Amino acid sequence: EKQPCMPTHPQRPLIIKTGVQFTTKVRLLVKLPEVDYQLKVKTTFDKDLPPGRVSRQFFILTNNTKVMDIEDYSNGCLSVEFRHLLKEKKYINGTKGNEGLLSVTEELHSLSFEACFTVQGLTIDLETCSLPLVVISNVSQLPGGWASVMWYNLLTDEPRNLAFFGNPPRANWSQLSEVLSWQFSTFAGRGLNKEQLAMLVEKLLGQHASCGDYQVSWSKFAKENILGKPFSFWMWLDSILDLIKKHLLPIWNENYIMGFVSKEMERALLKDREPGTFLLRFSESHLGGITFTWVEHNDNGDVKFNSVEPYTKNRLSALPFADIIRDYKVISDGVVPENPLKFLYPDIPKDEAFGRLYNSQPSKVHPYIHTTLIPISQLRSNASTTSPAHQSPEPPMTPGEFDMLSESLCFDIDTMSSSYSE
Amino acid sequence: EKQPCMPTHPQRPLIIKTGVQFTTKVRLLVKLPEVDYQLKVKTTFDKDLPPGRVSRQFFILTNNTKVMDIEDYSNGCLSVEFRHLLKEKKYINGTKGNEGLLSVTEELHSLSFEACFTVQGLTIDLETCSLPLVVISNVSQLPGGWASVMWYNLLTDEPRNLAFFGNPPRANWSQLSEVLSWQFSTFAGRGLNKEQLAMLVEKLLGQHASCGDYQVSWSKFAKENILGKPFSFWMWLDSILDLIKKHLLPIWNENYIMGFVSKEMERALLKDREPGTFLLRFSESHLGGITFTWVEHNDNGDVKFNSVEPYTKNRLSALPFADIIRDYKVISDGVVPENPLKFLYPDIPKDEAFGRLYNSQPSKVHPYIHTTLIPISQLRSNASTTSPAHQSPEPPMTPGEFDMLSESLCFDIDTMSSSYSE
DNA sequence: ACAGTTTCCCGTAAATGC
DNA sequence: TGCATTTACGGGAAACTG
Repeated sequence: EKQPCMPTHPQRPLIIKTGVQFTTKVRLLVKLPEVDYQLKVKTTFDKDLPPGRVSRQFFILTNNTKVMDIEDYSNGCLSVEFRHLLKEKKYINGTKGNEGLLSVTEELHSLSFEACFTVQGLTIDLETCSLPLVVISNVSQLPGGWASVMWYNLLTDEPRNLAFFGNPPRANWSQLSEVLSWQFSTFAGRGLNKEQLAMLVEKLLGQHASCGDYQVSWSKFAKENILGKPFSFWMWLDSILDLIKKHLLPIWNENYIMGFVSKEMERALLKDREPGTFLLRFSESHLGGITFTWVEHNDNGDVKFNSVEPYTKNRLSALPFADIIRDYKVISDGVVPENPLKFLYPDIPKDEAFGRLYNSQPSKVHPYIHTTLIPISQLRSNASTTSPAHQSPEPPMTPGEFDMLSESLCFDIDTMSSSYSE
Repeated sequence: EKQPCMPTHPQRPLIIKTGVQFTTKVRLLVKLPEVDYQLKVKTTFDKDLPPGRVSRQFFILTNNTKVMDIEDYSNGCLSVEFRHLLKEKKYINGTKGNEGLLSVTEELHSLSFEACFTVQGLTIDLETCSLPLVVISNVSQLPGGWASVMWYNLLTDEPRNLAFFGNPPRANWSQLSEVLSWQFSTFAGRGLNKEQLAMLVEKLLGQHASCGDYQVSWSKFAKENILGKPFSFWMWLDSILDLIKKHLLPIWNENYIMGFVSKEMERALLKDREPGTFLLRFSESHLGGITFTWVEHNDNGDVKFNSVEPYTKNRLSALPFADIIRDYKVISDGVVPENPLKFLYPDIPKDEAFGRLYNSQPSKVHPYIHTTLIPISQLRSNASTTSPAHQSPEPPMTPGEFDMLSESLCFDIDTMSSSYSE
């Protein structure tokens, strides 16, 4: 009879952070005969939840009662909007309730709205309740909370199954992949294509999974860490979503980021391409990182692949990614710096793709010379592998220049030897 | 009889931020005969301040009463430590008190501590009061608040003259300069030398001031903006203090930052030096910026000075300053990048001075090539001034390379023409 | 010792007040 | 309208707590 909705965290509804205001709106969907008294709505958090069902208890700090008013809209519905603040109850006599079983982002809560009025001798109680809510105390818990909201909405139509995560069902990949693509189209502006989703399901379930509609467990999706990594699948994916939102929006939306490609696939795609062809791929080893890989040919004609250390949000806020692509240079044994990135896979000339996205960085500080940051890697060419590492070749730079560059770049055998080569 | 002290904001006592906890400690300096009851201390904010004297009123949100206890120390003194939180009283019936006359950081407040006890039939009231306090609501007000605390402590011995800023006295430069130098030695580790202080007094009072002990008004120090700038003298100085604390500590403490030098003095110092001699100077036009200026000789033998656009904390957190000095390069009309910084004034080879401070930036991300950011400026040499600006000279780089650099660096006639030349 | 969780609070941005 | 001041809250780090 009433319909509540609650925008809370921007773009991630149904997640409430303690100590941060959120709004709720309750609308009366039936038209009442004119009444001469006011209709009061009272909000209660976790109203008829038996204690012990949740491990944490919260209360609404702000005013929880408000009078309904006629909406400006034509239909003349009654509605009321609350601005609320949630706080955790401390010292619940002795021990907490449901300890240990669920993590805080799996613990579901609810907001109840009640009103009571008498009309023509009849007393009518109205009550409605929100969809399940997740309560967090720090934004660092937002990805986990959002995983829960997604899983819940994907897998049940029940309006209020607060015990959902006691035994969460599995999801079919066909459904889940749609939800994941949605995350990207809703929050970043472009969804995921078939190839990208294929890489994701392989990552989630292993290589055999790419054909057939496999099921994904809640644990695999958001709880267990990826093998050998200190984060779960969703944590990893959401860190990328965040990176796109904050630093890669236009590049992502132009579809210039292949992003989700296995290293094997990457090599297969690049190996027959023009030298200097590169593609952009998200880091699988670190949260929220993007790297580029380009293909080259050795002197003996072998194909060689290079990838830079992934750029994370810290680095990207120092220098936008398009500018990194424009300016990136490799110094190889004292040879003049060169940008190895020529064609975005399959064969788009770099500037044609990224030209419009370059940042001209105009400087307005007048008595000074403007400075740009340029990302440079030092790469020792294969040809000189036989010469001692500390030998200083005669460079086509001034010797001082070469020394300066040499000392400014850290040269690491392990780093170099790991350039893929086949 | 009791001695209160209050560490609040780290290293800036006597400034309290609303909504942020602060601690106070009260110590009983007389030894009492053994008493069998407890000695309660009550804290009051702005206890006997007639309303209207201050424009804002505050109250202590936390528990304001606590029992004194014997300190662990040998002397067996009674003491008590409070952990307090201050909040502003809202809606003080109608209008605020002392409106408009003083800014919030000039408004002085106080904390009072009271205790009452009876011993051998005598009732004794104890009361003590803090030094004047400044209450702020955002860290952005901290510099202003600290200016007030400094001025108060410099110019009065009164323990509690809350009307001090109604008519603040002037300070002798000899006293003030000592306090300013103190700020640097206390918070950064090295004070200011005679030359640096001379530049400061000239900035504060004009050129004539350098001889004699002039007086500085509170307004000149912290209230009025520097002529043509949107900030006061102290705001400017404190922004530099902050920059040093966060990004330049070792370089400052090694005395490698001349810092406070007028542009005239800078040129006078550099003009007879070896080309490539540079010095580090704080920006006078922008808050919290540092730049380097180096000397060169033109083809015709004229001395020429160049300064880079100042580095601010944002840029320095992307790349530490020592690394900037190590890696900085200038591209001049397609000539191979070169680092123009050779000798720290007067004649210390750059690497000798900064070598220990360079950041080796080891990369631990193995399958990847490490990348360094390198700050580069494009400088068009004087020799080509006669040729059209858009002409592309034949570079000793590959043409593609040159195009890439050309487009990556924004060339601005105004910027170039302002290199000092004499 | 430790991991999950909350608290703390700076610093930027937005809102508010005057 | 503009400036001074406060509020809001993300985000990193410290503190808490079983």
